Amino acid sequence: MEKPITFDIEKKIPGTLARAGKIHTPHGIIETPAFIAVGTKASVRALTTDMLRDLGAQAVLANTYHLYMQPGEARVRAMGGLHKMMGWDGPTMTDSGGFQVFSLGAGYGSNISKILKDVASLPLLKERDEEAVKPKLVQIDHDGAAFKSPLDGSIHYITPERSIEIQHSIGADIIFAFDECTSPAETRAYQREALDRTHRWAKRSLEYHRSKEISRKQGLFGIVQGGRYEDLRKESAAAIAAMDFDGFGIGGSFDKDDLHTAVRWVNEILPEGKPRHLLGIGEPEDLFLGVENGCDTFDCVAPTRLARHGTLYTKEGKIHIGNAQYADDLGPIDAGCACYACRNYTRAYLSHLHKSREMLGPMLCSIHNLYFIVNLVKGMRQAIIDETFGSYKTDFLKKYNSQR
RNA sequence: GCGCCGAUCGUAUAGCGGCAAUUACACCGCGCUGUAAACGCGGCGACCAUUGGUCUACGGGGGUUCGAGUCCCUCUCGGCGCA
Repeated sequence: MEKPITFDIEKKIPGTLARAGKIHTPHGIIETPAFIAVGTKASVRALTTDMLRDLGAQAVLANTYHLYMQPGEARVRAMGGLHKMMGWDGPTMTDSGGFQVFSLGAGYGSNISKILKDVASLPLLKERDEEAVKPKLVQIDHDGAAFKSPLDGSIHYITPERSIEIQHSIGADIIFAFDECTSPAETRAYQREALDRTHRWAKRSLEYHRSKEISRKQGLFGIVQGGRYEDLRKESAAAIAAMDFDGFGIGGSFDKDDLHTAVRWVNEILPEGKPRHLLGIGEPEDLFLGVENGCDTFDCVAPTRLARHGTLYTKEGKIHIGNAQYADDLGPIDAGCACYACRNYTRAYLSHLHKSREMLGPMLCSIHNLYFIVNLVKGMRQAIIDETFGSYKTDFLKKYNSQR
């Protein structure tokens, strides 16, 4: 049977896990490594699909939970599915809603992100105090997760089967198994428990998917979890690798300092011939580490969210366009950048748009940031092919960190 | 000329005897990693300081009071009304 998703490796870097390749999907090819734009509600915020194409984006990742809540899977289907609905005929993915188990659960109302920057600053929950960690909008049990809609308070119970069913309605080329993304603050005991659950859910996701005809048109990726623990990560990689997924996602919480190690543990175990997506990772330094350690695709809200909030990537590091020093700066955001915003506008103008809250501000800033990240990863791909990855990385990071 | 009302941090405001004094905007800075996020947090009289302290401040001057942005008198300026 023809598989919906296939993957060719074009070139590898000896001694590392890095590779350049091509993911073939029903809506075209993703040349990897690649950064996938996040378009949660079938919209990459502030950007039209023409802008996305022009800045070089190859694919878009939308979200099952959000589209299920609004406008609802029936309407997505009525609009002809994700591609048609949003006017994007390139490759697409949908996240399963597993991230919302974390972001609307343990992460809700706290400022804990899935990346732990400073272990010491965040004492692990000694015991899982149900009151202290009680999710505000999510209740997890062995069978699935109950979400309370922030829109109208209604309760929605999502099981692995349900997540896949919704993703079938949405119709992305690549869909993900329903998993539990855990908080980095959880105890090892809880990570263990959640991991077993994620593995059971992975199996159920896969079985449900394969039972449907549509699995010929949509590829399903299984998700590796395991938090920051080596044994759990390896165990998870082995368990997920053993199932017949079309590719893999690496999810969950990481320690900023050893994200690359965690990714390596996993990718040394995952089969080489299938694509690997590092979920939710997207700062420049992390992308290099991800690529070097065998990841093919990435997605992250950082470029678009930071853009809307006024933080812009430059080759010399990030700048906040709202800072007083840019109000009279007549240079482009990033000297030498070929994006639409840099070709046509000054920092002073972007600063003005930001401060006056004009809609054009988030738009131009999003174009720039996405262009920056998408092309940074494209550069990595080219560097792998050209066998110059090492110097590409060193040169970039040296400059990027020079202002700090 | 008479009467009434008003004057508080850049702007607009709150304040009705215990106040360095509310809120919003502006201003300054920080944060954001599978989007709860065009959002959130902090600062915004001065000088010291470890919790904290000292000084100067609610149009000017005077008074009542242990204590006044708050009450009284008066002046200045502004608004409205009547002459």
